[in-house]
Amino acid sequence: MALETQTLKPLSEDTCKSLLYTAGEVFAEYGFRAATVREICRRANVNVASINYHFGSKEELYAQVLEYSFQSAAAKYPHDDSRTGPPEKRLEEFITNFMHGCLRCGQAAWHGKLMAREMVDPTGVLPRIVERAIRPRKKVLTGIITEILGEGFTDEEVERCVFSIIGQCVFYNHARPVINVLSPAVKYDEDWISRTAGHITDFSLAALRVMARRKRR
Amino acid sequence: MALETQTLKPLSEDTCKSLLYTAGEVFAEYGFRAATVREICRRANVNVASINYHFGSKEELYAQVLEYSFQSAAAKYPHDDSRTGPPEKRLEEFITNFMHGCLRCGQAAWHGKLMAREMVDPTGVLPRIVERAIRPRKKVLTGIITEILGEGFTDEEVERCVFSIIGQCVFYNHARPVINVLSPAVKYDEDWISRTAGHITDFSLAALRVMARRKRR
Amino acid sequence: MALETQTLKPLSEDTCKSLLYTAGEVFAEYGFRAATVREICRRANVNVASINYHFGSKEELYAQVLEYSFQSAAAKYPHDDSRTGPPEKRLEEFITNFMHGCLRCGQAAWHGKLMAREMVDPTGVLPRIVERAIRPRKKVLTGIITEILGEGFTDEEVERCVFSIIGQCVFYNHARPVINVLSPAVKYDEDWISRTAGHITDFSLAALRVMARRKRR
Amino acid sequence: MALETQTLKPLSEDTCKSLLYTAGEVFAEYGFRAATVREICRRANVNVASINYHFGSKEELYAQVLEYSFQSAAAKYPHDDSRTGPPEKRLEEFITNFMHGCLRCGQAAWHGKLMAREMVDPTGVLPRIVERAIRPRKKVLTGIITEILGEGFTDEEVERCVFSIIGQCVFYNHARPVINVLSPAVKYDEDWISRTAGHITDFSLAALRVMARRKRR
DNA sequence: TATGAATGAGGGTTCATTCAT
DNA sequence: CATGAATGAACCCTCATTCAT
Repeated sequence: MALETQTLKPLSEDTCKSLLYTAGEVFAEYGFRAATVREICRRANVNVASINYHFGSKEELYAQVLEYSFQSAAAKYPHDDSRTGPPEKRLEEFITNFMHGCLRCGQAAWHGKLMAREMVDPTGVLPRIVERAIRPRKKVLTGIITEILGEGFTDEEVERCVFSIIGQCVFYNHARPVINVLSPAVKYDEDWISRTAGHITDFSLAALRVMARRKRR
Repeated sequence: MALETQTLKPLSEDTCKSLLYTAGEVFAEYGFRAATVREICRRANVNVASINYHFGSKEELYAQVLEYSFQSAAAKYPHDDSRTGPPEKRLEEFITNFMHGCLRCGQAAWHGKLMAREMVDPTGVLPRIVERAIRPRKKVLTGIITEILGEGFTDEEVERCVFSIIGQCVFYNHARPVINVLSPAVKYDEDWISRTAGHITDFSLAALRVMARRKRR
Repeated sequence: MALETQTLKPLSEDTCKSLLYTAGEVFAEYGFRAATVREICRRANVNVASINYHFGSKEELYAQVLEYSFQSAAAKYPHDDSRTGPPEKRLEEFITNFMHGCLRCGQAAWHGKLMAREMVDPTGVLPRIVERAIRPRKKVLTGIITEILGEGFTDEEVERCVFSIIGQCVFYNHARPVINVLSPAVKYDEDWISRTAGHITDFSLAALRVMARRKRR
Repeated sequence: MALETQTLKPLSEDTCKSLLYTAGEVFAEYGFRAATVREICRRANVNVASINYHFGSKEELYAQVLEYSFQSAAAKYPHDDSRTGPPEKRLEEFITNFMHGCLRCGQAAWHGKLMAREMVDPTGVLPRIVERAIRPRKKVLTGIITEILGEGFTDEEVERCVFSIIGQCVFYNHARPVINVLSPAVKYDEDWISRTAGHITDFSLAALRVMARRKRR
């Protein structure tokens, strides 16, 4: 019985992990303000004072949740520039990976939601996230696009193309509630994500190729 | 009639307008939940009970702020379906108007912020906004794109193109804080908005034309 | 049109009467605290400032409503001692009149409710009401009962009988909400009131006669 | 078990009991609406948030106060149907217990006031109270009266007798402020309550017996 | 004389945080 | 180490009342 009690009531480390994960869910669901420590602790089956005990405050918990979130995302979808092969193929992989990373459901479905919230309503954590998670990815995508476009484009022009592609992807994440109202049929399942990534790839590749061709003339 | 209205309730209208505008600022700055009626009333130099007197509740004030925001944006950058002319020209106008409406600075600069917040963290007002402001615009854009693409496309395919274009536009609004960190040079002024709208138009028209040509074969 | 406006917006006196009557309804329905001046003015179709303008305050309005209420009740069901005839007959009349006065429905249904509220939650007006409306009636009933009981009873004994009879009557007024839950079939219409008054008369007369017989032995 | 409960949450229980008792006083004094949680907490020397912490809402506190009040009254003056003996004796016991329960002074003197308020100005709790406390008592009294009356009476006739008896009892509770003005000599002490209960018993028994005798003929 | 917009005090409730245990 | 009862500030909202018109 004593042992069982120990298993039921996890050690400090487990409590922290559990809180971190549960808080991610709740913050993603309700946002930082609307999420309550009581709800987080209730779902994590820990005492309401645990958050202040382990993390000091609700805000610090939120910061650590974001940190954990993008570390975990980076671990799952690494963005190394070393890949070889035709840039068109790599663009397709990038878009597919990106969209699955943003919109994936099931476990850790809240990473994308947290990111979207943080972008619209940034806290002090945003700059760190940009440098460690976003800028490296942008660099990879910029490389791919530069390869497709060929020479003769300014940095600004390339960046606009990068934003055009990223914008198409994150739209489904940012505007999810609106899309749910506009087109309730959209289901956001694995298959739909793949097909949508395919469309974005086709759309963007077509545009990039036209731009490249024009410049060459 | 205008005079009569002014004589009938001059103070009330001023207070209402003042509250509406101030509330727009505060809601944009803090979000619906975090914004407090006290702060709004303090900035508007009115009593804390004024909001409930004039609008019934914080939520109804928020709804009317969004309504006002949309009407104001639509009045400044109208987009009606009755326009004639080549669809490419109309697409350019749509994108330019849309981006100026979202990102415009100066007076009512908070329109875009409000929309971004509402999309990511929707309140009960979202369905109303979708039906009254978003769905009509989507219909206009769908018409233009259908004309460009020609026949042979499913509704789903057309909708994906619509979302690709809208996604490029709203990205600059949603991800504004991120872009500010990524590329601090971007200034979001009138000229920059026009040039960016131009890029999105070129990018999208290129893609659409390729898709149209492929289908015709 | 000007004349019509005058008829629509009644003169000061009419406004007062209207407020008095409407306030009686609302106070009876909700109680002094729960009743709001806005609701009263809304029902009376007058400005919300009218109550303070005509009566000075909500409390003073309430006092005048009570005054008006028991004056009106006294006018409708006079309690003069001069009636002749057998005391049993006069007891029956008293009980019937009393119950109809308390429970009568339709116009002025709120007199009884107001009284019940004032008894349980007395304001400063209660003593005046007791002296001018209740004590005279009690004196009449005491006279009837004394006649039925005959000699040999202390004032305290007679008063207990008075309270036994009044208690039976006002119970249906005071406990109305409870009775509605206990026995929803009870309808409180004119016929039911008459039959209930009949029962109370029979019940009480039987008791009084037994008491009188015992004492005579 | 009792010890364990005490060790588990000693403070909570004290605070709850204290709140329950203080709330009873304040609710009796001002009524549910007019009583404020701030006043209750001030008198109980606890934080203003305690009521919502321990009871969830002002209304639930009120419900539990009524519950507690009834249980306490029932515990002190029990009236169960299992008693044997002549119905006349049981009627006397019922009336005596009922009146002591309603009018008892000293500790929990507010029980009667609470009941009177709830009957005249019912809250949402009334149905609960009726089913759990009032209807069972009514059933007991109905049984006693049926036994005294004998056969041949309709349910409606019996119910009228029940209400005649209860009406006599609760009158002293409901009309207490009026009686204080009418007959300031009445002191509502234990002795007076007993003698008044005796009168009501005599008065009612006499009436019931006459009714029974008439029917038998 | 009468209005209705505006007021400010106070209502119940929520919540992150604290502290004795 | 961990708990959960208790806290107090702040929340939105209601309301009788006031005052310029």
